[in-house]
Amino acid sequence: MLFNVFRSVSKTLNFSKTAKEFNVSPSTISRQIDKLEYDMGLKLFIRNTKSLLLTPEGKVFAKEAEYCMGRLESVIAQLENPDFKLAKSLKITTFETFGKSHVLPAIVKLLEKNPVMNFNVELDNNLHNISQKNFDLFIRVGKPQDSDFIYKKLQDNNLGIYSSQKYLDKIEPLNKIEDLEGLNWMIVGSQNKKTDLTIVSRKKKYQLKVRGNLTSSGGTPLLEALNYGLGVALVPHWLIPKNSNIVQLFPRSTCRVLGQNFPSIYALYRKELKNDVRLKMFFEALNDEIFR
Amino acid sequence: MLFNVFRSVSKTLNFSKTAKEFNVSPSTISRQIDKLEYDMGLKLFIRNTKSLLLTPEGKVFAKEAEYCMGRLESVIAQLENPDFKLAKSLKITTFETFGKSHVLPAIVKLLEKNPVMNFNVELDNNLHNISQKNFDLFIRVGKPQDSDFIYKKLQDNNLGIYSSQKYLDKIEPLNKIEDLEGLNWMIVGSQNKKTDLTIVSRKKKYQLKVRGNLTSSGGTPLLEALNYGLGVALVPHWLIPKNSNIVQLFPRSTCRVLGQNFPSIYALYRKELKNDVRLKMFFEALNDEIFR
DNA sequence: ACTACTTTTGCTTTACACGCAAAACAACTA
DNA sequence: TAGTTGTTTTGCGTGTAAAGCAAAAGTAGT
Repeated sequence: MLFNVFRSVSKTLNFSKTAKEFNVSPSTISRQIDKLEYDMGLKLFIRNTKSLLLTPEGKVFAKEAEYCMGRLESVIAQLENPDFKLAKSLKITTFETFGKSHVLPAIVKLLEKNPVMNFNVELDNNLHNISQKNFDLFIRVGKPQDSDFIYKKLQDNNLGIYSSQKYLDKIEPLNKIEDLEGLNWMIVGSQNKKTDLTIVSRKKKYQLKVRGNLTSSGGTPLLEALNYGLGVALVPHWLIPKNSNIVQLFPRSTCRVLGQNFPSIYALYRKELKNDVRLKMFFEALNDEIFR
Repeated sequence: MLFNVFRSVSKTLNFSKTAKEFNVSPSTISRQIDKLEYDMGLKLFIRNTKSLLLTPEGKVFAKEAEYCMGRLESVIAQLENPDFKLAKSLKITTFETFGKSHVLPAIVKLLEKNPVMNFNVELDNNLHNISQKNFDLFIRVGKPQDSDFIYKKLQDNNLGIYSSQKYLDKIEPLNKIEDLEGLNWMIVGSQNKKTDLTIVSRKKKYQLKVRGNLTSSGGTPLLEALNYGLGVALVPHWLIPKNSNIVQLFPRSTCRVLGQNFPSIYALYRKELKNDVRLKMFFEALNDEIFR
């Protein structure tokens, strides 16, 4: 095809070489370039019998053509290759909360649109030694160090203070940040002593010592408890379902827990899957879910 | 061309309509799709005489083809269009420091590679009423509100504390952040009274009151003064040239000036230039400069 | 001026992409 | 069941656009 011979010529800068590549005669290439230039109404090459170089327009177009044709090529290659066939199951593992709130909805919508696709999803909060596990995609908290994998940031993991209306009705009205100190706090982690919170609101910084009667390393118990109106919780924004009756308190403030990190959420996959169509489609669907 | 008829068919889902679009007979289209499917070794459509729909692979490929062909098309259109000709001068205005440190180097490199291109650059620190000015691209501090323009964030404008070795040799060694308070500070802005700095280092927050004998709304005077070893300055990181003898003090801290904002640096251009090849090339070169 | 490597051109041949027209097909009507 | 209407498909003949070949022409080096 025309674009492809242009692509080749723009790299080899030699009609004869390209001719061999396409198993045709050099004259054919010469005439194909003629035609392309005629069709586009542009000079793409400065040619004489001894040298061949791209015009500025040619350079620009070569870059575009290289990118676009390469992309198409790799998609075609994948659609042809049984290993990447759309219908081949894509194995995904994720921690439970994010799986339930984002991954599964994304997959469901993808499957609705493309019934031929196929997923295998495992929800697992305690995954270790991922390099030995047979999954195509791992979704974890924190940037990995394992260099066998490509990683891609999916989502920030910033915290907010949340509570359901139910609980708010039970307690005194909250006017200032200090009022938070007396409440029943549900905390991510496993500590049972008092917890130090740092809350920054409108450039002022508050150090709160809070206590509560429920902790968990996973988000679901806290979410449940929030729904039941058991107290307030410091949880990632993404954990809270849209249209729930859980509201954020002091939404203009930012919060941290002393001695605890909440790194972003990352997706990990092996280098071989870099251009995998199924993966690409999944990420798109997931993004829709995240920015919905 | 083959991909383009596929593109059309995948949208119309009707051979006859596509045939009209390309001024050929329906049978031709039918055979072209045959050929495409044969070449690719894939079924792209589920066809019978009364209905036509994409296979899952067809859907995936349609999306890719739509994107890639569209991109190529728009580049070709531009290279053909005299209004966008590469050689047509691209008029850029930027404030002085960023112009000198990033824009000009980017342009120089671009012109070396593409001598046919042409730029007009104005360095101007006090540009107002941009919508009436005849420029293709404006580079400004702060997000614009003018909806006639597309804007694109170029670079953060975070601050660091800098000084040259020359000055450091003159003063007592700096051990803790409080030591900064006695130094000669050169500040962005026009205030001559004492300035309130907020410095956050390793989660601790310091409020410093500092004074000095040089202020400027532009960065160049401060940079000069830094080079001469006149004092320390709170300036954006990008202002400091690579390989200069100016070093950052307390590099792990973040700084703010009370009552002053340092919004990011943005590029603005009219909607008409959205896909302009020259602009695209310029942004690429500028990015290379920024992340060098 | 000769060599070695191109690209270009002229010429011949062929294949293949085209349109036409008929046929097949699917869905709807009566 | 047959007729109508909108397709797509198929068979076939045609013309033209593309291929190769071989000679020519261009460029550079020795």
